[in-house]
Amino acid sequence: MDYNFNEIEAKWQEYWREHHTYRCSNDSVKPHYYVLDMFPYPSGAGLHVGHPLGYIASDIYARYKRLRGFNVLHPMGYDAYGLPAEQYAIQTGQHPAITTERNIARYREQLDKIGFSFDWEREVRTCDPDYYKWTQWTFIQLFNHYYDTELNKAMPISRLVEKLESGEETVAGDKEWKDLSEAEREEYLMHFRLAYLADIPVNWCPELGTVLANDEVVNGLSVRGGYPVERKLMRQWSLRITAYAQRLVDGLEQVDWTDSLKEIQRNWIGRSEGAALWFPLAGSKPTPPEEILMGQINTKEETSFEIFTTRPDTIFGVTFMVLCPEHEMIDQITTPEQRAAVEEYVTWAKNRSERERQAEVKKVSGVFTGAYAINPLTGEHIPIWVSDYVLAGYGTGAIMAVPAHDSRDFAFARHFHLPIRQVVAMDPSQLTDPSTWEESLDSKTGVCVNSGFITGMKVKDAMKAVINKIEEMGIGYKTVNYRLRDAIFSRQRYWGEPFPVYYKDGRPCTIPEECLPLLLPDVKEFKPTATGEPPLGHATVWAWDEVGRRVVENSRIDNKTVFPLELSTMPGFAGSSGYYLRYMDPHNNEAYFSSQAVNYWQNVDLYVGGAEHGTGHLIYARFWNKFLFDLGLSVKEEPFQKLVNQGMIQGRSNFVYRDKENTNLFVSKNIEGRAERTVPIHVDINIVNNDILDIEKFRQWRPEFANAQFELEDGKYVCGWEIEKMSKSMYNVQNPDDLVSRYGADTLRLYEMFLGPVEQAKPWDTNGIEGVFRFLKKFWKLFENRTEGAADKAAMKVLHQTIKKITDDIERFSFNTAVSTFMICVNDLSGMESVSVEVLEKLAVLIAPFAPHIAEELYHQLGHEESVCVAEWPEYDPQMLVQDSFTYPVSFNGKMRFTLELPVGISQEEAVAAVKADRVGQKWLDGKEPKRVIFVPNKIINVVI
RNA sequence: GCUCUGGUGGUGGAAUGGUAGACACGAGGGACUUAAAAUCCCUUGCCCGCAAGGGCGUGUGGGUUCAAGUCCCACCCAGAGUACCA
Repeated sequence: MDYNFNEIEAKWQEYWREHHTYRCSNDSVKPHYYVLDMFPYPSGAGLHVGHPLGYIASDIYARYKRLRGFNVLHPMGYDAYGLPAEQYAIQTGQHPAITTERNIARYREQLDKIGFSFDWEREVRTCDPDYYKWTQWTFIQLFNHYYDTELNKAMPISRLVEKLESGEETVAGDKEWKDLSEAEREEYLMHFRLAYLADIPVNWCPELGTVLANDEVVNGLSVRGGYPVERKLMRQWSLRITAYAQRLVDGLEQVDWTDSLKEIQRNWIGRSEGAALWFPLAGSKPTPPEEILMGQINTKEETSFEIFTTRPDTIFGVTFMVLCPEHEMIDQITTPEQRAAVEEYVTWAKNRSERERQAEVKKVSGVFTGAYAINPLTGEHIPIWVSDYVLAGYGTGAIMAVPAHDSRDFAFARHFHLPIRQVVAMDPSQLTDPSTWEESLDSKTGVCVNSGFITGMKVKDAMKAVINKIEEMGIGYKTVNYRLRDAIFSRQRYWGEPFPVYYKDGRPCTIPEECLPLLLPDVKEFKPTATGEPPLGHATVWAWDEVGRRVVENSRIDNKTVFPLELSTMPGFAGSSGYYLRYMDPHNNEAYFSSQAVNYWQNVDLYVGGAEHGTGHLIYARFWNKFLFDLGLSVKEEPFQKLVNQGMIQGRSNFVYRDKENTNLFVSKNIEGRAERTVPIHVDINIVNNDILDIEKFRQWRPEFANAQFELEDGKYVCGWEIEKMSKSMYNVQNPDDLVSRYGADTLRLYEMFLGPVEQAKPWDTNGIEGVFRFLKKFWKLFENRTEGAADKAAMKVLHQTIKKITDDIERFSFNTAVSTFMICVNDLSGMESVSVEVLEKLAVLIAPFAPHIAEELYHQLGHEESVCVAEWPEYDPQMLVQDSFTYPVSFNGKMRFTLELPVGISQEEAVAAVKADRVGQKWLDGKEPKRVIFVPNKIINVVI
């Protein structure tokens, strides 16, 4: 009987479904193990071969863990809210719920064909009200909590209110809590809530009609769609993720992730230590330097401003100050003579798009305000400038500029001919004139010069000395700044979770938790309204009735008991931030997940997904989890213990070469002079086999090629190739379904693993798939040629070597070498007369994680009634691997010359004697006595002469 | 610019300081077949040589070591991330 993969795969997929083979229980005496894939966004294009790569790897590991006796949680679901479905809805009028449903069905079909061991009974969809109920619930908790910097955790906002009422905590500013109006109190609390509403500069994308988070913008363009993004001040919901910045940095120590991903996260969080420092403004009457040095500085905002620096040691080198164009003091300090110029500059700078600004980073621009600040350590007057190289969102939006030791300040000083003063030197005895420098000296090593009381100190010591000094003077303090910004949480879109929020006199209130979920309303149109409101502005039943505790018609809004609901929806990362917890207990209607479930599963043991989520999802999910941890819901501070990034599968494009003159003529790749006279054109990889073009299919491919002429080589048309992104426009997309129908799912699974290390980016190339397919056919044949008799020694040895290697390889996620090991094993066994059932049934179990269908079929053919999925993983017997002899490589001066088979357990003396006795050994010794011999038992003999 | 990852045959890759190129593809040759497909066998890093054998060889240049693809230093190249972050 031939290996009929179609029949076998359909049969066992049906069996697994019927028998709920992959159903997993929360109640087990077995040890638990949680293997999770990053759930996909179900796009209209369906899966291509790149998507399943990680799923196959995690599936192998999940199946392996089950065979090792673990209760394995291995779920799958859909990140179903998102922009593409909505863009499609705007274009076609199709409701995103319908297209999403359709896309999910297609994904499911494709995933099922590959034979994954997901427990589909735990499926989670972010757009499902039973799920987003808990996303909304978490939002309410975030709204009702603040970050207590003393306890270092989130605490109920009611606690803060109590403290304010009791006077334990005081309100910043002149007023006291009891004197504040209701509205002022609410406004004040907004500065503490972990989900808060604020006027902040946001990334506004006019094309998409929405704001975007920082990680959704790259180079001033939206990640989705590539549309331009501008800065705009808008009132938006944000999550105070910055409160967790330090814990997000610290947590990286506890997890088993790659160094590169940890580094990406550290860079994104961007922790930097330095000092905050007040610079007083020079008034009409400059403060006498003695008074400044005595710390008599007014740190009131009208007369001074705060800067942040990582280089307090360079304070003696400050020659100007710079404010960002958004800085609130500009208006106040600008002198009448400079006012026109400053206003012009600020207007210009604010109206620049993010893209323009970033594209012209090298261009220096700025304007002098006419005002001066006083250097608190020297008493010097320092001009204050405005420039957009200082960013509003980082630090305090104001800097002290030290052009000699900061490359940006240096460029600015050169452009505007401002003085440059050296205060750090690598060698203080060899100072050069800074006006001759070509670049600044940014190094944090070296010694201070021209720096008052810190002159002669090393930079590191000087930093501490200056911080001590300013703290003593009461004009500054040591502090830490983060590059990480709070996450903007509003989207002016339809297809997302509605906020459980309504507005009373413009103040946000959350709807009662018992009333969740707040369902996404129906709308007629998915575009913004005529008045520029988000799509939910089209909803006619979108008001909250406080008395009836339900959503009612907008017409009933009276702002007494019926109020308007929030019109924005939540971003994509809302639903994907806590989904891994929901899988633990997906049908719970009373809670996000039960404490029993989370106490059993704890956190994700193995998370597999792309590194492109390093600055987005993986930060948000860690934040979300930490918040739930503070609430006592999740039980581990870090959600994902081990994380494996699967590498991107790149496309391998094929090209035909069209003659420049005769555009109907195509020249084969290796014909002389081809490069000069032709242009390469992408050709569909599905009509190319091993770089040979199928000419007939090419003529049918597109009408303009129907009468194509060819210049062939050896009767064939050879195509060129290149590695590019896998994309429709390059005709290099490989659909897994085609391969499954041609070779079967088991071949596809093995081949994707065989391609190379999981973590490595690699081009997709079907050229090798035949080899894997051949292997499975040989594997199948091995079982046809079986014997009931006892296994012979040679076969047992091959088996146990294979068990050992496969087990090791799976443990270290080296699936490509595992596949080679199976090939070697089958090649060895195929050379034997017949193979014992005893050996074969263990092989069937070994291969089950990789190729579950063929394993299941063969396992049953051997007479087993139960699924191979519940079999026991074979243990290797070290006794079987014991060798009588070892073939030593014999080296002379480190160069391998010949091999010598010697008994194991031989001594160095015996080994040397054997080398001396050997004919080839004698030749290399050339009559000399070895100076030294390195003998490593069962490894090597190295003779030094 | 900075950070990270990588650089090994025609190709994908293997080799946890100890025989570089496992395994597979492709290519060449052969068997079976009327023929094709499928299958099987042999060869396949480069150079010299009929062969035996020898020389060279893991981006480049140094170093450590009995021994380096692997460790250290410097540089070159490619890919990814990030970018006026004070």
